Parts: sequence; structure tokens; C-alpha cells
Amino acid sequence: MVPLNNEQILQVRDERKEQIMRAALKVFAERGIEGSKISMIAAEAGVSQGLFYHYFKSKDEAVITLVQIALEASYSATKSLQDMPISSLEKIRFLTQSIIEDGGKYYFLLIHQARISEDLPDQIKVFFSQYSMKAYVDLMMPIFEEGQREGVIAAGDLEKLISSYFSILSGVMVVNAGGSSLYTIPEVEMIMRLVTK
Amino acid sequence: MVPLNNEQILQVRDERKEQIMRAALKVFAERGIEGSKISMIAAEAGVSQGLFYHYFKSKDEAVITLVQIALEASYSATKSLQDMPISSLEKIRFLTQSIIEDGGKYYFLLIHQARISEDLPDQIKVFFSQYSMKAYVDLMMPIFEEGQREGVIAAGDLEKLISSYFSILSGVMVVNAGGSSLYTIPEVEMIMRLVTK
Amino acid sequence: MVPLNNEQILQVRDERKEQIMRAALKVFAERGIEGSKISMIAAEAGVSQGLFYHYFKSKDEAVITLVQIALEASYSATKSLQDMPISSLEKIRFLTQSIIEDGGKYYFLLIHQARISEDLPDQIKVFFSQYSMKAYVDLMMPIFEEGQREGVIAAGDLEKLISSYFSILSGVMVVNAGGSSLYTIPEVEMIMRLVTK
Amino acid sequence: MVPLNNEQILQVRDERKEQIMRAALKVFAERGIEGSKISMIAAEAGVSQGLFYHYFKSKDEAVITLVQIALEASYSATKSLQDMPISSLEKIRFLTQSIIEDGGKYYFLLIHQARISEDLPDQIKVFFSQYSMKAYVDLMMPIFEEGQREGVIAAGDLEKLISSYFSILSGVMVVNAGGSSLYTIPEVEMIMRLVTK
DNA sequence: CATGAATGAGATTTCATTCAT
DNA sequence: CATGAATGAAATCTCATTCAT
Repeated sequence: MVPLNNEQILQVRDERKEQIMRAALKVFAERGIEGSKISMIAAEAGVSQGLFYHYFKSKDEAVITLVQIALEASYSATKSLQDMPISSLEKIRFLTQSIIEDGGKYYFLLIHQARISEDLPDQIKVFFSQYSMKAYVDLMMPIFEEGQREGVIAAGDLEKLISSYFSILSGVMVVNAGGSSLYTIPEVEMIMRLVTK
Repeated sequence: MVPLNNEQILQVRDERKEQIMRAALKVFAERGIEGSKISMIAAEAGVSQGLFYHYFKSKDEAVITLVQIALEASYSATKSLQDMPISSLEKIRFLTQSIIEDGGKYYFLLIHQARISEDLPDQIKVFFSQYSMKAYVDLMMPIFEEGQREGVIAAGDLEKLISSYFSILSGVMVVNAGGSSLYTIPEVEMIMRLVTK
Repeated sequence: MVPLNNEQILQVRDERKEQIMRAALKVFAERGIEGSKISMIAAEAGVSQGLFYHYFKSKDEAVITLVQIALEASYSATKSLQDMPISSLEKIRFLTQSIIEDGGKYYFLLIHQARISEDLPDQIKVFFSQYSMKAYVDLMMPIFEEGQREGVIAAGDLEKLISSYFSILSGVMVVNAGGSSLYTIPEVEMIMRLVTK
Repeated sequence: MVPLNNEQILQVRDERKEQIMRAALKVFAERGIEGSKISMIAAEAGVSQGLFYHYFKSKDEAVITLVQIALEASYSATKSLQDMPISSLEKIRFLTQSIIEDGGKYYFLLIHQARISEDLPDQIKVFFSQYSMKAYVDLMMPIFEEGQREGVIAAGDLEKLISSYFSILSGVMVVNAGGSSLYTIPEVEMIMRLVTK
């Protein structure tokens, strides 16, 4: 199973709603939340503006829905590492590869966009406190600790190491989204050098 | 000399214009370009909305001006490494530290914002083609090559390595701008692990 | 058929757009282009300001559209004289009467307003070069030449005579538009004295 | 003496004020009253915006002053015909020529602009009632009556004839102002055909 | 469900006017 | 007198949202 996969995550019951959500995610990621107009999302989805409001009460609601999905998906993908019958290093490599190679780049960008939009509704701030960096660090801590014991993970403060690892991965995904040709997504092994040895 | 320093770079002749530019840079970085309203910038600068238009023909012009400054500053800061009387590894460490520790984080965010705003004027696209990743790679190539010869830089395709290095640094700065407490700026030595050995 | 008739010319497919165009024409003519605020046009048409922008990209576009219609209408009205089975003198009298008695006065005023608005887009300058005085003179030249041969049109340089005739008619319509009671529209026979004998 | 002469009429005591008035007249005529920005007038006069307000309390005051001058000048120029020792026909020809050949074209345009600007102060409406068409007709009536008695002026309702004569002259001046090359100023003899025989 | 015309609140921009220098 | 930076009210324009069809 590949975590963070757009195709599967957006498998909403309603075909039409899924179509609009996919369009919204793409447009939000490419143009920013404020830069995304309902008309653009409707055009991307090939439907009328009115239909957008049949499925979402407001633009904010669409953002909240997508951010929630993105956060839950990335969290549960991370969580699912625990039960995999592979070494700790392999788990980290698998997560890294999943994030980098997946269509999930839109999610990272959307989360980033949502974070800098200070006037989003309070509801979304609740999500961000629930899915804080600490939550991810806690999930990864046992894995990294095992890696340190095995001597394959760099020594030092693991909390700092893990949150740096996620920050770097998020950052790389953010700047590479939007089809920009300016930046380069590093290879998995390069990212691994950040945390190993 | 510390490259990418806001304080020095914005040393515009006109006190007032500088004040507005500094406010604009902060607001653009914190709220995104479309999320930034002229009223916010004026309030941040402590001036009237009208005065903004005394110094800038339009919001777009302000964005263009700031992006141009940001690109030129980061390019010349990178270029200035050449003449430093230190080892190649020290040059890379110095650049890494300059980027991470400096107030330049606003610039990375602004450049990122500008990149994803597809409907900015053509003028800005010219800047992006001038200051492409290749331009930065070309500047760093001799330094990395020397490092490889000395055996301190990781073996492999240098073009890929250098552009990955910049992508990661940019990404980290982008996600950490805006005062977010979600992400963590990695330590310099962690970034250095990316390129060394 | 009466040329230059507002009622027929504005027969746009879209009822609503026609309603706004008619309002715009009236307001432009009565208050000048810069003196006309979108709020006035919307109020005159009985719609919201926003709806104006549903049908026109900008105020300029509305001006351009109306000027184009005005120019095309007056040109084709003039051109249609050619095929009328009446004497040359009757043709001139018919044109004179059509211009004076018709609702077309708004058009003359609008064209005049547009001419003196130097900062209208280039697009409108193209229209003015296409529908120059020379174009009208060329249309009328054969008719006036026939009149001269018949001895009913004043002798002398016909190019000068015809363009003066149009200038006077335009001028009279311009100063009489806007419901002013200052000026007087001359009778057709008085205008005819300008060109006959 | 040539009536309606800009050069002499604007002979204000203050050189600087005259300079600004001349600029204002030109800009008002060329761009319309609402289309004329104080910045344009200041630039045309080669002074600062602030100085405009040293000499005029407001834009409206400048318009009122210029319109008053224009109305008074054209009225007294017409009135001065009475005392000329020439025939009635010569008086009409002289007036016609004065209007056409003089720099006074800006005045006609300004008066026209002022007339269609419905939201000008009440003060200006007083002028227009004082210098109505009737006032001019009254001045010319004795001259035209004499011409009719001498058999050189066309028969018919003189009030209608005279006001049409002025309307046509005003109209021609209006559409020809602003440096437009579209229209043609008729020759004096052509205008004379309107009223003679 | 689906459309897109219509609205109105809010954003960008302009500009007459003021005022410190 | 003279300047032009500074202001704020009003204009143009945008767009999320509603609603009749």
C-alpha cells in the first residue's frame, strides 16, 4: 500500500464531489488558497460554479475538508509503518520514498498554504494542533530509537533529528509542487544521508 | 559580511519607500501574495493606503521589485563565495549557515510565492529565467568539484547534488517562514551531511 | 428605413446586455466618459454594479464596444445611400434629415467624447483610423460629384465641402446632445444651404 | 482687435496664475473636465500640484473662473460688433471669422464640457442662465434685421436663424478642438451661405 | 442535480486636497 | 511662494455566494 495516494484517498462516494475535490486540491496547491477562485476550481473540474456550492457550503469548507484529509492521510500513512515487518532503516526509507514518489505533493503544499493563511476558520487550527509536528515525532521516535541502537541512525537529539527530517521532506515537496522546474526533488538516498550514519 | 541580510539589502535611498518595502516583504511572506491586502501592508508600515501607490504603481510592481531584489541578493551572495580565502567545504558551510541563520527566510518564501502565482506579469518570468537553478549550480560547481577532488564531497552527479542541496535549503526556509512553530530548521551540520563524505 | 437608430442598432442578442449598453450610451453621452461612473450606468440600467462587469471586462471595453457600434452604424447608414433610387440632392437631404431627426445624437456625442479621451486603449484608435473622415468623404464623393454636374451643389473643392458638411453636422449633434436647451438644431433646409447652389 | 483671444483675455496680473489658467484651459478642453487631473494641469503649466491650490481654492473654482471668462469674452466680443463702422453682412462675416480663426476654440470646448458636467456647482448654472442663447440672439437681432432689410440675409424666422448660426459655429469649434484631425473647420464663406441670400 | 446570471461586500486603485518643510 | 509627500474618500474592479430557472 502506498500512503498519501490521491487516487485512493479521494475515493469519495460521490463521483461528482470527488471530481470537484480533486480539482480544488490541484488549484489550491498550484495557486495558493487565496489565489484560487471558485471559478478556477469549477473550470478545472469542468462543472459550473453553482455546483461547487451544491457540494461545499463555502470555499472555507472545501479547504478544511481537504486539509483534514491530507493531515489524516499523512498521519495514518506514518502510523502504518509500525506494523511493517521490515527493519527501522527500511521503514524510514519506505516513508521517504512514499512521500517523494507519490502524488501527495499537492497535500504538502495545501497544508503549507493553509498554515500561512492566518484568517482561515478556527476549525482548521484545531486540526493543526491535533496533527502537530510532535504527533509525527512521537510516531517515528521508536523507529529512530531502534535505528540508533542498531548504529544506522545518526547520533544526537532524536526529537530535533526527526522534526528536521519532516521539515526537509515537507519543504522539498512544497517547493517542487506546482510543476516548477526550478527545483529538484532529491533522490531517496540523499535524503537518507541526512539521518543515517 | 553576511549575505541575504534584509537590513542591508533594503537600504533604498528613500526612507519611506524602504519602510513600505520592508512591510510588504513581511506581509507577503506571512500571508502569501494574494492573501496580502494593500491595507495590511499600509497598516504594517504605518502609512495610508494611498501612500503605497505613491511609491509603487501597483501591487504587482511591489512584488516584482521585491522578487528582483531577493533574486539578485541571493545570487550575489552565492557568487561572493568564490573570492573567500577558505576551503571549499567551508564555503558550503558558510553559505548554508548564512541562509539558515539570516533574516533571508522572507526572501525564499517570497520567491516561492511568486513562482506559484502564475498570473504575475511576464516581467517576473524573465527574472526567473535569468536566475534559474542552473545559474546557481554553475556558481557552485567549481566549489563542489574542488571538494570532490579533496574527497570531502560525496561522489556522484554534481549537478543533481547541488540542485538538490538548494532545493532542500529553499524548502526548509519556505516552510519555516511565517513564524510557524510546526516545522524545525535543521542544524547546519545536518544539512552538511547531505553533501559530504 | 431610418439609419443610426438606437432602437435597432442595439438589438444585441442578450436582453440584459442590451439594457446595460443602452444605459451606458445614455450616461456616457450625458455626462461624458470620465464623468460617467459605473454606479450611474448600473443605476440607469436598474442592475447591480457587479452585473456590469459580468457583461463588460471594464469600463473601457464598454466604451470601445459602443464606439465601434456607433462608427459602424453611421458608416453603413451613409453607405446605404448609394443604392437609393433618388437624386443626389435627395440623398444628401435624406442623410441630413436622418442624422438630425434620429436618436443617433448620442452616438455623435460618444464618438466625440471618445476622440478627446486620449488615454483610451489603442484598440479604439484603430477604429478611428478605419472610420476616418476620408472614409465618409469617399462614400459621398460620387453623390456630390453628380450633384455638381447637375448644378445643384456648390462649386469648389468637394473634399473640403463634404468634410465641412460632416463636421458641421457632427458639431451640431454634439452640442445639442445632453438635453441642453442652449443650442438649436438647425432645420434641414438650412443645412442644405451650406452645400447647394 | 480680435475677440476671444486667449493671449489677451488671460492677461491676469499674476504671471504665475496666468500660466496655470492657460494650462488648465488647454487640459480641460483637450481631456474634458473630469478627465483633467490636477496633476495634468500642473505638469502642463510646469509647476507643482501644490501651487495650483495656492491660486485656486479647488478644481471647481478653476473651472468656474475659466467658464466665466469664456462666456464674458464671447459675449463682449459679440457685443462689440454694434459699434463697428461696417455693414451688417460684414459684421456677421467678421464675427464668423473671429470665432473660426481665433484661438478661442478652447473656450467653446470648455463651455461645452461645463454644460454636460451636471454636477458642477450651482454658481456655474447662474452663468449659463445669464449668458443664454437668447442673450446672444438679442445682440445679433438688430444686425440680422438690418441685413434682411438690405436683402442680403435669408428670409424667415430670425430667432431660429441666429440661434442655428451660433449652434453650428459652436459645434464646429467643439468638434475641431483637441487637435483632432478627423474634422474640418469650414471656410468662412461656407458658413456665410447659411445665413445669406 | 445543474447552470450561470445576479448580487454585494470588499479589494485595488485613483486623485482632489492638505500640509509640513 | 513653492514643493511634493501624505491622506482619505470615492471610483473601478473582483469574487464568494445566492438564486431563479
